[in-house]
Amino acid sequence: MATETPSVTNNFIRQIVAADNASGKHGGRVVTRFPPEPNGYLHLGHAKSICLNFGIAAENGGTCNLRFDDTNPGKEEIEFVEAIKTDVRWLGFEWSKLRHASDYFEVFYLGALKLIRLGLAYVDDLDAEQVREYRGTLTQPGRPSPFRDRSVEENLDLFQRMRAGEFADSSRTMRAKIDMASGNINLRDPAIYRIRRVPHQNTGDAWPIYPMYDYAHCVSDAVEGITHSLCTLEFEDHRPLYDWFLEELDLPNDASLTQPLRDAGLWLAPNKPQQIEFARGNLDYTVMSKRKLLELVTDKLVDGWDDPRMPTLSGVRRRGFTANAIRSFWERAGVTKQNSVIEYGVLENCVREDLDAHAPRRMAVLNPLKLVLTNLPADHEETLTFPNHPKNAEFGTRVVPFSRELWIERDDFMETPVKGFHRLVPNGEVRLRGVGIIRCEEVIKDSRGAIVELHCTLDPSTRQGSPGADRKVKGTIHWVSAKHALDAEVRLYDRLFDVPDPDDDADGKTYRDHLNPESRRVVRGFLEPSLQDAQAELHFQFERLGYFVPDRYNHSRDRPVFNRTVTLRDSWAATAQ
RNA sequence: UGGGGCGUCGCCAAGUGGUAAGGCACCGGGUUUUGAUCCCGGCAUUCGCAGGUUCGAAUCCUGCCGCCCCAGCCA
Repeated sequence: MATETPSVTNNFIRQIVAADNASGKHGGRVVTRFPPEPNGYLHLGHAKSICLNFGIAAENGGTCNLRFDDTNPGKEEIEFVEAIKTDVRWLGFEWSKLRHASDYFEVFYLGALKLIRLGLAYVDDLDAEQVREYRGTLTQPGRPSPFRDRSVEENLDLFQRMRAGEFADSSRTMRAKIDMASGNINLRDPAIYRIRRVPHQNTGDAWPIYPMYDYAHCVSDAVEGITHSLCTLEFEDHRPLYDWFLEELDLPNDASLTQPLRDAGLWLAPNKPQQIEFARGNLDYTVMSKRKLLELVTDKLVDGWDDPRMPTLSGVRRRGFTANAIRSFWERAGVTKQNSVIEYGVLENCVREDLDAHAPRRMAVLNPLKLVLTNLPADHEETLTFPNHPKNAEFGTRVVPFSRELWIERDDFMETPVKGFHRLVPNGEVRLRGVGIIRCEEVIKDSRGAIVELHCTLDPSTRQGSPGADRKVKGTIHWVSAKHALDAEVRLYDRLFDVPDPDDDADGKTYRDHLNPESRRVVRGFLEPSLQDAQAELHFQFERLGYFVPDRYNHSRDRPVFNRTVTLRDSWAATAQ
């Protein structure tokens, strides 16, 4: 495969890592991680984080772990962890270590005990609503919980009993004792453990209590020796907490906390990682929030997580987008702290760029009109040899059957042409791709006046290979031999939403009101017979139409099904409209 | 009104005191048996605004303005 060397743009994270390497801050190591919660499928936004984390590690000779952030059972499922692994690999990355935050539950527990002994955490009996009242507001400080000053002994006893499963769900929480008056609300004694007596996808019913993200994430990072913990902007406010836990726990110098990992045979080199925040990647004409994607699936607004219209990795893969294109897209988009929305066209362009170089060409007619070459014998039949790629001979050639009756695209004929139209018109000439120049002699219509057939003549002196073949005509159209055509189902996909920002419901509308009714059209297509042997996920360009891929689930030799990945750029259609 | 961030071309984005990279889009022109691809050229006297420092500022200072995030026992 051609190894593209995408132009790499400098970004602030690359700079930080380079500076750390130079100063020896982390002993010259670079260890990152991609930490999804297994509560849904990965989407294009995750791909940015994946490319960033695995990319930064690779660029610096470091490693990157895949870690499932599974601290909230009930929302998380095995199906999702498997799908995530598949998608990360498909994108082209391989993790150094595969971990679950739940692998560290024992460490979290030991750490919580330590915080209690340090007088930095307490068990609170307030219920959720009371906690909210005590927390204050954005502008008013919070008040201490009446349980805030329990003794270390009482806290230890209560917390151990929480762990033993003695208390009902949500009846108590364990909280960090920080600052109820902090301007940063995350520091107003955040909960670090809650009681949830539900089975966990990885640990079963071993635990009745589960740690919160803020506590679990930093400890997980430290315990895996992560050097740079990359996350999105909304966690900026959480960084003080991230640092606070690690400072107080002091994992690198407290072997007692990490003994369970050694016992379990998990590699360990505690580190004090640095959290760095970057802006999420947003695209117009789609939605990227897990809640909305989940709703689209569960409410059957699409056909599943891997519906080709979905921005999920499994969706765009099925649609025909390539991992190459997605990686190059995020490299182009860059990494900054600015919230931004990238035009969908940029992604499509990356897809076209990759496919133009790698997809063999074929001919297919999706909106057929019969064309008869009247000066050919009724039984005329021959095979023509076509190159599979116009610029790369390594793609080889294929044979295409040619005969007297063909299918052409209805759009390639206009009885009364508009200005600028240079395809087929009555008494006009056009080149039949790979064949020669034809002239339209007669337009056949049915009783209602609808065009049903075109009678044309082929100029033998212009046949491919003969001296007259280079005669210039304004247009070239593609075709498929009617007698030999492969009948196929072709799914024409377009953007899922009809407005750039489906989240915008200023007028009371929701994203559901902006679903594009034309996002999928299914047509019957006539394909050149060589497509009979197309393998799932091998991309093709149907000349003059776009890039197509056999559907990875529904396509078969007997019942061909192709998905349109993206159209070709069409400056004619753009100017004609 | 508290805290944390961000404002460079239509959309992304380099730039880190020395006189505004690049990509996408767009507009011209060339090649072309895909109105595709490819190639060439054009496209910010100006960096949210206003002052100030400096020989010199997108880069430093001050003040405004705008946008985003935070009040889950979600991540």
